[in-house]
Amino acid sequence: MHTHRRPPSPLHGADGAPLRVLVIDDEPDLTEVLSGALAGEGWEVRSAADGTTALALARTFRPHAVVLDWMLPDIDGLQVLRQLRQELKTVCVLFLTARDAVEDRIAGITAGGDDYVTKPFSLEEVLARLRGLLRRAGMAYEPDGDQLVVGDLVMDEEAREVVRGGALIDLSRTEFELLRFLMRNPRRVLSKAQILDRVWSYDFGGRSHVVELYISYLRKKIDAGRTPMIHTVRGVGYVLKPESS
Amino acid sequence: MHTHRRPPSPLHGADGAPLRVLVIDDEPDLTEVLSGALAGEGWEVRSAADGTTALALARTFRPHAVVLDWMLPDIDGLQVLRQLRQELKTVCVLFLTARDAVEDRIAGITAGGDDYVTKPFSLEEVLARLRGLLRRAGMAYEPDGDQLVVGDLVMDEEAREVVRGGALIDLSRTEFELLRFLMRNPRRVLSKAQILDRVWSYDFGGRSHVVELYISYLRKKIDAGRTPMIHTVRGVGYVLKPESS
DNA sequence: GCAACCTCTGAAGAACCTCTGAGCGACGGC
DNA sequence: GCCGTCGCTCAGAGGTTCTTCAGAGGTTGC
Repeated sequence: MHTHRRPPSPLHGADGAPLRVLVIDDEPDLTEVLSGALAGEGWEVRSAADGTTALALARTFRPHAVVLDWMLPDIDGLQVLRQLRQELKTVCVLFLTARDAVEDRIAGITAGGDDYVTKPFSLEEVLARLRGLLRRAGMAYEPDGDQLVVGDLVMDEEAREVVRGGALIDLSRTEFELLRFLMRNPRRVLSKAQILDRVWSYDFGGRSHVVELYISYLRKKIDAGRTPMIHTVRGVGYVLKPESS
Repeated sequence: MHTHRRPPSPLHGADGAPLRVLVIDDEPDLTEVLSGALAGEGWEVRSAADGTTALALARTFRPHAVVLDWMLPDIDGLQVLRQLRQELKTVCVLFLTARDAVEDRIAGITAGGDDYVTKPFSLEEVLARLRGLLRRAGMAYEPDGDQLVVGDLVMDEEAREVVRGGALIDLSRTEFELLRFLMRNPRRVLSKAQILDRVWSYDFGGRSHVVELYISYLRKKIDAGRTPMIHTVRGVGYVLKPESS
Protein backbone atom coordinates (compact mmCIF):
# COMPACT_ATOMS: atom_id res chain seq x y z
CA MET A 1 0.00 0.00 0.00
CA HIS A 2 1.21 3.46 0.77
CA THR A 3 4.91 3.09 0.69
CA HIS A 4 6.43 6.40 -0.16
CA ARG A 5 5.36 8.76 2.55
CA ARG A 6 6.27 12.35 2.79
CA PRO A 7 8.96 12.21 0.12
CA PRO A 8 12.16 13.42 1.71
CA SER A 9 11.17 16.14 -0.63
CA PRO A 10 12.21 15.81 -4.19
CA LEU A 11 12.20 19.56 -4.18
CA HIS A 12 14.04 20.62 -7.23
CA GLY A 13 13.93 23.05 -10.05
CA ALA A 14 13.00 22.56 -13.65
CA ASP A 15 16.56 21.48 -14.34
CA GLY A 16 16.31 18.67 -11.81
CA ALA A 17 18.90 20.09 -9.43
CA PRO A 18 17.82 20.74 -5.85
CA LEU A 19 16.57 24.23 -5.16
CA ARG A 20 18.90 26.54 -3.32
CA VAL A 21 17.84 29.15 -0.79
CA LEU A 22 19.90 31.76 0.97
CA VAL A 23 18.80 32.94 4.39
CA ILE A 24 20.00 36.40 5.34
CA ASP A 25 19.32 37.36 8.93
CA ASP A 26 21.41 38.53 11.82
CA GLU A 27 19.61 36.66 14.56
CA PRO A 28 21.39 33.32 14.89
CA ASP A 29 18.46 31.53 16.46
CA LEU A 30 16.05 32.59 13.83
CA THR A 31 18.47 31.72 11.07
CA GLU A 32 18.97 28.36 12.66
CA VAL A 33 15.30 27.56 12.85
CA LEU A 34 14.59 28.80 9.35
CA SER A 35 17.48 26.91 7.88
CA GLY A 36 16.48 23.76 9.65
CA ALA A 37 12.91 23.94 8.49
CA LEU A 38 13.91 24.73 4.91
CA ALA A 39 16.42 21.92 4.83
CA GLY A 40 13.72 19.66 6.13
CA GLU A 41 11.60 20.62 3.15
CA GLY A 42 14.33 19.60 0.79
CA TRP A 43 16.02 22.92 0.12
CA GLU A 44 19.73 23.30 -0.09
CA VAL A 45 20.35 26.06 2.43
CA ARG A 46 23.09 28.58 3.09
CA SER A 47 22.91 31.48 5.44
CA ALA A 48 24.58 34.80 6.08
CA ALA A 49 24.33 37.19 9.00
CA ASP A 50 24.88 40.42 7.10
CA GLY A 51 24.49 41.94 3.68
CA THR A 52 28.10 41.92 2.60
CA THR A 53 28.62 38.29 3.40
CA ALA A 54 25.33 37.47 1.79
CA LEU A 55 26.16 39.15 -1.48
CA ALA A 56 29.51 37.46 -1.64
CA LEU A 57 27.94 34.12 -0.92
CA ALA A 58 25.16 34.66 -3.44
CA ARG A 59 27.70 35.09 -6.18
CA THR A 60 28.93 31.53 -5.87
CA PHE A 61 25.89 29.87 -4.37
CA ARG A 62 23.48 31.32 -6.93
CA PRO A 63 20.31 30.72 -4.92
CA HIS A 64 16.92 30.31 -6.52
CA ALA A 65 15.32 32.02 -3.56
CA VAL A 66 16.37 34.37 -0.80
CA VAL A 67 14.86 34.95 2.61
CA LEU A 68 15.96 38.42 3.54
CA ASP A 69 15.62 40.30 6.77
CA TRP A 70 14.86 43.93 6.07
CA MET A 71 16.98 45.06 8.98
CA LEU A 72 20.60 44.08 8.62
CA PRO A 73 23.57 45.30 10.61
CA ASP A 74 25.46 46.69 7.64
CA ILE A 75 23.49 47.25 4.48
CA ASP A 76 19.89 48.28 4.03
CA GLY A 77 17.66 45.48 2.82
CA LEU A 78 16.71 47.41 -0.26
CA GLN A 79 20.33 47.70 -1.30
CA VAL A 80 20.83 44.01 -0.90
CA LEU A 81 17.76 43.38 -2.98
CA ARG A 82 19.01 45.59 -5.83
CA GLN A 83 22.39 43.94 -5.85
CA LEU A 84 20.89 40.50 -5.80
CA ARG A 85 18.60 41.39 -8.64
CA GLN A 86 21.46 42.70 -10.65
CA GLU A 87 23.62 39.66 -10.29
CA LEU A 88 21.05 36.92 -10.43
CA LYS A 89 18.51 37.37 -13.12
CA THR A 90 15.88 35.10 -11.67
CA VAL A 91 15.63 34.99 -7.95
CA CYS A 92 12.62 35.00 -5.67
CA VAL A 93 12.92 37.16 -2.61
CA LEU A 94 10.94 36.84 0.58
CA PHE A 95 11.29 39.72 3.01
CA LEU A 96 11.11 39.52 6.75
CA THR A 97 10.03 42.80 8.31
CA ALA A 98 8.85 44.16 11.60
CA ARG A 99 5.14 44.58 11.68
CA ASP A 100 5.05 48.32 11.91
CA ALA A 101 7.76 48.85 9.36
CA VAL A 102 6.94 50.71 6.21
CA GLU A 103 4.49 48.29 4.80
CA ASP A 104 3.62 50.53 1.93
CA ARG A 105 7.17 50.81 0.76
CA ILE A 106 7.57 47.10 0.82
CA ALA A 107 4.30 46.68 -0.93
CA GLY A 108 5.76 48.60 -3.83
CA ILE A 109 8.76 46.38 -3.94
CA THR A 110 6.85 43.19 -3.83
CA ALA A 111 5.07 44.29 -6.95
CA GLY A 112 8.04 42.80 -8.72
CA GLY A 113 6.83 39.37 -7.84
CA ASP A 114 8.45 39.17 -4.45
CA ASP A 115 6.67 38.78 -1.20
CA TYR A 116 7.07 39.60 2.44
CA VAL A 117 6.16 38.30 5.86
CA THR A 118 5.94 40.35 9.01
CA LYS A 119 7.63 39.37 12.24
CA PRO A 120 6.81 37.52 14.27
CA PHE A 121 5.84 34.87 11.76
CA SER A 122 5.14 31.19 11.85
CA LEU A 123 7.32 28.79 9.95
CA GLU A 124 4.35 27.52 8.01
CA GLU A 125 3.78 31.01 6.75
CA VAL A 126 7.32 31.47 5.54
CA LEU A 127 7.45 28.08 3.91
CA ALA A 128 4.11 28.58 2.24
CA ARG A 129 5.03 31.99 0.88
CA LEU A 130 8.25 30.67 -0.48
CA ARG A 131 6.47 27.87 -2.23
CA GLY A 132 4.05 30.39 -3.63
CA LEU A 133 6.83 32.56 -4.97
CA LEU A 134 8.49 29.65 -6.66
CA ARG A 135 5.32 28.40 -8.14
CA ARG A 136 4.49 31.77 -9.59
CA ALA A 137 7.98 32.09 -10.96
CA GLY A 138 7.54 28.71 -12.56
CA MET A 139 10.67 27.42 -10.90
CA ALA A 140 9.26 24.69 -8.78
CA TYR A 141 8.56 21.16 -9.63
CA GLU A 142 5.03 20.90 -8.39
CA PRO A 143 3.65 17.43 -8.37
CA ASP A 144 0.14 18.54 -7.91
CA GLY A 145 -0.31 22.20 -8.58
CA ASP A 146 -1.39 24.14 -5.60
CA GLN A 147 -4.00 21.71 -4.50
CA LEU A 148 -3.59 19.74 -1.35
CA VAL A 149 -5.75 16.64 -1.27
CA VAL A 150 -6.37 14.18 1.53
CA GLY A 151 -9.34 11.93 1.04
CA ASP A 152 -12.30 14.08 0.10
CA LEU A 153 -10.70 17.10 1.69
CA VAL A 154 -9.22 19.59 -0.73
CA MET A 155 -7.30 22.76 -0.03
CA ASP A 156 -6.46 25.40 -2.56
CA GLU A 157 -3.61 27.31 -1.02
CA GLU A 158 -3.69 30.25 -3.38
CA ALA A 159 -7.40 30.80 -3.09
CA ARG A 160 -7.30 29.90 0.58
CA GLU A 161 -10.28 27.68 0.02
CA VAL A 162 -11.04 24.44 1.72
CA VAL A 163 -13.65 22.03 0.49
CA ARG A 164 -14.79 18.77 1.96
CA GLY A 165 -17.17 16.58 0.07
CA GLY A 166 -18.18 19.48 -2.13
CA ALA A 167 -18.96 21.83 0.74
CA LEU A 168 -16.91 24.97 1.10
CA ILE A 169 -15.55 25.40 4.58
CA ASP A 170 -14.73 28.74 6.09
CA LEU A 171 -11.62 28.85 8.24
CA SER A 172 -9.87 31.54 10.21
CA ARG A 173 -6.25 32.25 9.53
CA THR A 174 -4.89 30.03 12.27
CA GLU A 175 -7.30 27.24 11.51
CA PHE A 176 -6.19 27.38 7.91
CA GLU A 177 -2.52 27.19 8.74
CA LEU A 178 -3.04 24.36 11.15
CA LEU A 179 -5.00 22.40 8.57
CA ARG A 180 -2.40 23.10 5.94
CA PHE A 181 0.30 21.70 8.14
CA LEU A 182 -1.77 18.62 8.81
CA MET A 183 -2.54 18.18 5.13
CA ARG A 184 1.10 18.44 4.24
CA ASN A 185 1.80 15.57 6.59
CA PRO A 186 -1.05 13.17 6.12
CA ARG A 187 -0.98 9.83 7.93
CA ARG A 188 1.84 11.03 10.06
CA VAL A 189 1.45 11.64 13.75
CA LEU A 190 2.47 15.17 14.62
CA SER A 191 3.26 16.10 18.19
CA LYS A 192 1.76 19.16 19.74
CA ALA A 193 5.23 20.61 20.08
CA GLN A 194 5.83 20.15 16.39
CA ILE A 195 2.54 21.78 15.56
CA LEU A 196 3.20 24.65 17.91
CA ASP A 197 6.61 25.21 16.41
CA ARG A 198 5.35 25.21 12.88
CA VAL A 199 2.00 26.89 13.02
CA TRP A 200 2.44 29.41 15.80
CA SER A 201 4.92 32.26 15.82
CA TYR A 202 8.33 31.55 17.20
CA ASP A 203 7.82 34.08 19.96
CA PHE A 204 4.70 32.45 21.26
CA GLY A 205 5.90 31.70 24.73
CA GLY A 206 2.76 30.92 26.63
CA ARG A 207 2.44 27.36 27.61
CA SER A 208 -1.16 26.62 26.89
CA HIS A 209 -3.44 24.26 25.15
CA VAL A 210 -4.02 26.28 22.02
CA VAL A 211 -3.26 23.36 19.82
CA GLU A 212 -5.97 21.26 21.39
CA LEU A 213 -8.35 24.16 21.14
CA TYR A 214 -7.74 24.70 17.48
CA ILE A 215 -7.92 21.02 16.75
CA SER A 216 -11.28 21.17 18.39
CA TYR A 217 -12.32 24.08 16.17
CA LEU A 218 -11.10 22.29 13.08
CA ARG A 219 -12.94 19.15 13.96
CA LYS A 220 -16.14 21.04 14.27
CA LYS A 221 -15.68 22.46 10.80
CA ILE A 222 -13.97 19.61 8.99
CA ASP A 223 -15.29 16.50 10.61
CA ALA A 224 -18.73 17.69 11.62
CA GLY A 225 -21.15 14.87 10.97
CA ARG A 226 -18.72 13.12 8.67
CA THR A 227 -16.27 10.31 9.10
CA PRO A 228 -13.56 11.89 11.23
CA MET A 229 -10.23 12.55 9.57
CA ILE A 230 -8.52 14.19 12.50
CA HIS A 231 -7.51 11.61 15.04
CA THR A 232 -6.03 12.00 18.50
CA VAL A 233 -3.11 9.80 19.41
CA ARG A 234 -3.12 10.03 23.15
CA GLY A 235 0.14 11.14 24.68
CA VAL A 236 1.65 11.68 21.27
CA GLY A 237 -0.21 14.08 19.06
CA TYR A 238 -2.64 14.21 16.17
CA VAL A 239 -2.93 12.65 12.72
CA LEU A 240 -4.91 13.56 9.67
CA LYS A 241 -5.81 10.61 7.53
CA PRO A 242 -8.36 9.67 4.95
CA GLU A 243 -11.11 7.37 5.96
CA SER A 244 -10.11 4.07 4.42
CA SER A 245 -7.01 2.65 6.05
CA MET B 1 26.43 -19.10 21.10
CA HIS B 2 24.67 -16.11 19.75
CA THR B 3 23.81 -16.89 16.24
CA HIS B 4 23.44 -13.87 14.09
CA ARG B 5 20.21 -12.70 15.58
CA ARG B 6 19.08 -9.17 15.49
CA PRO B 7 22.01 -8.23 13.31
CA PRO B 8 24.12 -6.22 15.68
CA SER B 9 22.67 -3.65 13.43
CA PRO B 10 24.24 -2.83 10.16
CA LEU B 11 23.59 0.69 11.30
CA HIS B 12 25.57 2.99 9.15
CA GLY B 13 25.33 6.21 7.27
CA ALA B 14 25.02 6.80 3.60
CA ASP B 15 28.78 6.63 3.34
CA GLY B 16 28.85 3.14 4.77
CA ALA B 17 30.71 4.07 7.94
CA PRO B 18 29.05 3.26 11.26
CA LEU B 19 26.98 6.03 12.77
CA ARG B 20 28.42 7.91 15.68
CA VAL B 21 26.45 9.27 18.61
CA LEU B 22 27.58 11.46 21.45
CA VAL B 23 25.77 11.21 24.78
CA ILE B 24 25.98 14.29 26.96
CA ASP B 25 24.58 13.87 30.44
CA ASP B 26 25.92 14.36 33.92
CA GLU B 27 24.20 11.44 35.55
CA PRO B 28 26.62 8.53 35.25
CA ASP B 29 23.97 5.87 35.60
CA LEU B 30 21.84 7.30 32.88
CA THR B 31 24.76 7.82 30.57
CA GLU B 32 25.79 4.26 31.19
CA VAL B 33 22.40 2.84 30.34
CA LEU B 34 21.95 5.00 27.28
CA SER B 35 25.39 4.26 25.94
CA GLY B 36 24.89 0.58 26.43
CA ALA B 37 21.58 0.53 24.64
CA LEU B 38 22.89 2.63 21.78
CA ALA B 39 25.96 0.48 21.38
CA GLY B 40 23.68 -2.52 21.32
CA GLU B 41 21.85 -0.97 18.41
CA GLY B 42 25.05 -0.66 16.46
CA TRP B 43 26.02 2.92 17.20
CA GLU B 44 29.53 3.97 17.88
CA VAL B 45 29.12 5.77 21.20
CA ARG B 46 31.07 8.34 23.16
CA SER B 47 29.90 10.25 26.18
CA ALA B 48 30.66 13.37 28.13
CA ALA B 49 29.45 14.57 31.50
CA ASP B 50 29.53 18.29 30.83
CA GLY B 51 29.28 20.78 28.00
CA THR B 52 32.91 21.75 27.75
CA THR B 53 34.14 18.20 27.51
CA ALA B 54 31.37 17.41 25.07
CA LEU B 55 32.24 20.22 22.71
CA ALA B 56 35.89 19.30 22.74
CA LEU B 57 35.05 15.70 22.09
CA ALA B 58 32.61 16.55 19.34
CA ARG B 59 35.36 18.31 17.46
CA THR B 60 37.30 15.13 16.93
CA PHE B 61 34.55 12.55 17.19
CA ARG B 62 32.24 14.32 14.75
CA PRO B 63 29.05 12.57 15.77
CA HIS B 64 26.10 12.15 13.44
CA ALA B 65 23.75 12.43 16.36
CA VAL B 66 23.82 13.86 19.86
CA VAL B 67 21.75 12.98 22.88
CA LEU B 68 21.89 16.06 25.03
CA ASP B 69 20.68 16.67 28.53
CA TRP B 70 19.18 20.12 28.78
CA MET B 71 20.55 20.62 32.28
CA LEU B 72 24.31 20.42 32.42
CA PRO B 73 26.61 21.39 35.26
CA ASP B 74 28.57 23.97 33.32
CA ILE B 75 26.96 25.23 30.13
CA ASP B 76 23.33 25.71 29.25
CA GLY B 77 22.00 23.11 26.86
CA LEU B 78 21.03 25.75 24.35
CA GLN B 79 24.58 27.03 24.21
CA VAL B 80 25.90 23.56 23.58
CA LEU B 81 23.38 23.15 20.82
CA ARG B 82 24.46 26.35 19.12
CA GLN B 83 28.11 25.43 19.27
CA LEU B 84 27.47 21.97 17.98
CA ARG B 85 25.44 23.36 15.15
CA GLN B 86 28.15 25.75 14.25
CA GLU B 87 30.91 23.21 14.15
CA LEU B 88 29.11 20.27 12.66
CA LYS B 89 26.93 21.19 9.78
CA THR B 90 24.68 18.18 9.89
CA VAL B 91 23.96 16.73 13.25
CA CYS B 92 20.74 15.45 14.74
CA VAL B 93 20.10 16.47 18.30
CA LEU B 94 17.81 14.75 20.75
CA PHE B 95 17.17 16.63 23.97
CA LEU B 96 16.49 15.17 27.34
CA THR B 97 14.52 17.52 29.53
CA ALA B 98 12.65 17.50 32.77
CA ARG B 99 8.97 17.33 32.22
CA ASP B 100 8.17 20.81 33.43
CA ALA B 101 11.05 22.30 31.50
CA VAL B 102 9.14 21.74 28.32
CA GLU B 103 6.91 24.49 29.33
CA ASP B 104 9.56 27.10 29.29
CA ARG B 105 9.79 26.54 25.68
CA ILE B 106 12.14 24.40 23.79
CA ALA B 107 10.55 26.11 20.90
CA GLY B 108 11.86 25.97 17.45
CA ILE B 109 13.74 22.88 18.30
CA THR B 110 11.47 20.44 16.67
CA ALA B 111 11.13 22.90 13.84
CA GLY B 112 14.84 22.77 13.29
CA GLY B 113 14.52 19.08 12.75
CA ASP B 114 15.55 18.13 16.22
CA ASP B 115 13.43 16.45 18.81
CA TYR B 116 13.18 16.02 22.52
CA VAL B 117 12.13 13.49 25.11
CA THR B 118 11.01 14.28 28.62
CA LYS B 119 12.41 12.59 31.68
CA PRO B 120 11.74 10.06 32.83
CA PHE B 121 11.80 8.27 29.51
CA SER B 122 12.00 4.72 28.34
CA LEU B 123 14.93 3.53 26.31
CA GLU B 124 12.63 2.48 23.51
CA GLU B 125 11.45 6.02 23.26
CA VAL B 126 14.92 7.46 23.01
CA LEU B 127 16.03 4.91 20.48
CA ALA B 128 12.90 5.35 18.40
CA ARG B 129 13.20 9.12 18.36
CA LEU B 130 16.80 8.90 17.35
CA ARG B 131 15.94 6.60 14.50
CA GLY B 132 13.22 9.02 13.48
CA LEU B 133 15.60 11.95 13.45
CA LEU B 134 18.09 10.09 11.33
CA ARG B 135 15.49 8.94 8.93
CA ARG B 136 14.16 12.43 8.47
CA ALA B 137 17.65 13.77 8.00
CA GLY B 138 18.21 11.11 5.38
CA MET B 139 21.30 9.90 7.16
CA ALA B 140 20.24 6.42 8.03
CA TYR B 141 20.55 3.30 6.09
CA GLU B 142 16.98 2.13 6.20
CA PRO B 143 16.46 -1.35 4.98
CA ASP B 144 12.74 -1.14 5.02
CA GLY B 145 11.52 2.37 5.43
CA ASP B 146 9.58 2.84 8.58
CA GLN B 147 7.61 -0.33 8.37
CA LEU B 148 8.14 -3.13 10.79
CA VAL B 149 6.89 -6.46 9.56
CA VAL B 150 6.59 -9.79 11.33
CA GLY B 151 4.41 -12.34 9.61
CA ASP B 152 1.13 -10.68 8.75
CA LEU B 153 1.66 -8.10 11.44
CA VAL B 154 2.71 -4.68 10.20
CA MET B 155 3.63 -1.60 12.17
CA ASP B 156 3.99 1.87 10.72
CA GLU B 157 5.95 3.86 13.22
CA GLU B 158 5.28 7.28 11.78
CA ALA B 159 1.56 6.81 11.55
CA ARG B 160 1.55 4.77 14.73
CA GLU B 161 -0.60 2.26 12.97
CA VAL B 162 -0.62 -1.45 13.52
CA VAL B 163 -2.34 -3.79 11.13
CA ARG B 164 -2.76 -7.51 11.32
CA GLY B 165 -4.23 -9.39 8.41
CA GLY B 166 -5.66 -6.18 7.03
CA ALA B 167 -7.37 -5.15 10.25
CA LEU B 168 -6.31 -1.94 11.90
CA ILE B 169 -5.53 -2.42 15.55
CA ASP B 170 -5.82 0.33 18.08
CA LEU B 171 -3.12 0.39 20.74
CA SER B 172 -2.41 2.58 23.72
CA ARG B 173 0.95 4.23 24.04
CA THR B 174 2.48 1.56 26.25
CA GLU B 175 1.00 -1.26 24.24
CA PHE B 176 2.50 0.28 21.14
CA GLU B 177 5.93 0.59 22.64
CA LEU B 178 5.87 -2.93 23.95
CA LEU B 179 4.84 -4.29 20.58
CA ARG B 180 7.48 -2.22 18.85
CA PHE B 181 10.14 -3.72 21.06
CA LEU B 182 8.85 -7.21 20.36
CA MET B 183 8.71 -6.56 16.64
CA ARG B 184 12.23 -5.27 16.62
CA ASN B 185 13.32 -8.55 18.15
CA PRO B 186 11.25 -11.18 16.45
CA ARG B 187 11.94 -14.84 17.18
CA ARG B 188 14.03 -13.84 20.11
CA VAL B 189 13.04 -14.61 23.65
CA LEU B 190 12.94 -11.47 25.74
CA SER B 191 12.95 -11.67 29.50
CA LYS B 192 10.50 -9.67 31.52
CA ALA B 193 13.41 -7.77 33.01
CA GLN B 194 14.67 -6.85 29.57
CA ILE B 195 11.25 -5.70 28.54
CA LEU B 196 10.82 -3.69 31.71
CA ASP B 197 14.18 -2.01 31.17
CA ARG B 198 13.44 -1.07 27.59
CA VAL B 199 9.80 -0.22 27.51
CA TRP B 200 9.23 1.25 30.93
CA SER B 201 10.89 4.38 32.29
CA TYR B 202 14.15 3.87 34.07
CA ASP B 203 12.68 5.18 37.29
CA PHE B 204 9.87 2.67 37.34
CA GLY B 205 10.62 1.11 40.67
CA GLY B 206 7.61 -0.99 41.45
CA ARG B 207 8.45 -4.56 40.76
CA SER B 208 5.15 -5.73 39.56
CA HIS B 209 3.59 -7.78 36.88
CA VAL B 210 2.94 -4.97 34.46
CA VAL B 211 4.73 -6.79 31.70
CA GLU B 212 2.46 -9.78 32.00
CA LEU B 213 -0.52 -7.49 32.12
CA TYR B 214 0.46 -5.68 28.98
CA ILE B 215 1.33 -8.88 27.19
CA SER B 216 -2.15 -9.96 28.07
CA TYR B 217 -3.59 -6.75 26.62
CA LEU B 218 -1.56 -7.16 23.47
CA ARG B 219 -2.63 -10.72 23.01
CA LYS B 220 -6.23 -9.72 23.21
CA LYS B 221 -5.70 -7.16 20.47
CA ILE B 222 -3.09 -8.85 18.29
CA ASP B 223 -3.78 -12.52 18.62
CA ALA B 224 -7.52 -12.44 19.21
CA GLY B 225 -9.03 -15.30 17.27
CA ARG B 226 -5.94 -15.67 15.12
CA THR B 227 -2.93 -17.91 15.22
CA PRO B 228 -1.01 -16.62 18.21
CA MET B 229 2.22 -14.80 17.56
CA ILE B 230 3.07 -13.94 21.13
CA HIS B 231 4.36 -16.98 22.95
CA THR B 232 5.25 -17.47 26.58
CA VAL B 233 8.49 -19.21 27.41
CA ARG B 234 7.93 -20.29 30.94
CA GLY B 235 10.51 -19.07 33.38
CA VAL B 236 12.25 -17.09 30.70
CA GLY B 237 10.10 -14.56 28.96
CA TYR B 238 8.19 -13.97 25.76
CA VAL B 239 8.77 -14.35 22.02
CA LEU B 240 7.04 -12.83 19.06
CA LYS B 241 7.20 -14.98 16.00
CA PRO B 242 5.32 -15.48 12.79
CA GLU B 243 3.03 -18.42 12.50
CA SER B 244 5.18 -20.88 10.63
CA SER B 245 8.16 -21.85 12.73
C1' DG C 1 -15.97 54.39 17.58
C1' DC C 2 -18.57 50.38 16.83
C1' DA C 3 -19.42 45.76 15.39
C1' DA C 4 -17.67 41.51 14.02
C1' DC C 5 -14.38 38.47 14.45
C1' DC C 6 -10.39 36.20 16.10
C1' DT C 7 -7.06 34.41 19.56
C1' DC C 8 -6.00 32.86 23.80
C1' DT C 9 -6.84 31.68 29.05
C1' DG C 10 -9.12 29.26 32.67
C1' DA C 11 -11.74 25.76 34.35
C1' DA C 12 -14.61 21.74 34.57
C1' DG C 13 -15.76 17.50 33.02
C1' DA C 14 -15.06 13.43 30.15
C1' DA C 15 -12.37 9.93 28.37
C1' DC C 16 -8.74 7.19 28.69
C1' DC C 17 -4.63 4.87 30.48
C1' DT C 18 -1.71 2.74 33.93
C1' DC C 19 -0.94 0.11 37.62
C1' DT C 20 -2.29 -2.61 41.98
C1' DG C 21 -4.43 -6.37 44.19
C1' DA C 22 -6.34 -10.69 44.15
C1' DG C 23 -8.08 -14.97 42.52
C1' DC C 24 -7.72 -18.49 39.43
C1' DG C 25 -5.63 -21.46 36.06
C1' DA C 26 -1.68 -23.80 33.91
C1' DC C 27 2.49 -26.10 34.11
C1' DG C 28 6.13 -28.96 35.68
C1' DG C 29 8.52 -31.66 39.20
C1' DC C 30 8.13 -35.35 41.93
C1' DG D 1 -1.92 -37.03 40.69
C1' DC D 2 -0.53 -33.38 43.96
C1' DC D 3 1.61 -29.29 45.06
C1' DG D 4 4.12 -25.22 44.48
C1' DT D 5 5.29 -21.79 41.38
C1' DC D 6 4.54 -18.99 37.68
C1' DG D 7 1.58 -16.78 34.58
C1' DC D 8 -2.98 -14.84 33.24
C1' DT D 9 -6.73 -11.81 33.67
C1' DC D 10 -10.48 -9.24 35.99
C1' DA D 11 -11.87 -5.25 38.30
C1' DG D 12 -11.24 -0.88 39.94
C1' DA D 13 -8.64 3.26 42.03
C1' DG D 14 -6.14 6.98 40.77
C1' DG D 15 -3.87 9.81 37.67
C1' DT D 16 -3.17 11.91 33.29
C1' DT D 17 -4.56 13.81 29.00
C1' DC D 18 -8.04 15.65 25.99
C1' DT D 19 -12.19 18.30 24.92
C1' DT D 20 -15.06 21.98 25.16
C1' DC D 21 -17.46 25.99 27.09
C1' DA D 22 -17.40 30.66 28.30
C1' DG D 23 -15.42 34.91 28.22
C1' DA D 24 -11.61 38.65 28.24
C1' DG D 25 -8.91 41.22 25.34
C1' DG D 26 -7.20 42.40 20.96
C1' DT D 27 -7.57 43.37 15.99
C1' DT D 28 -9.93 44.59 11.65
C1' DG D 29 -12.88 46.82 8.80
C1' DC D 30 -16.41 50.04 8.24
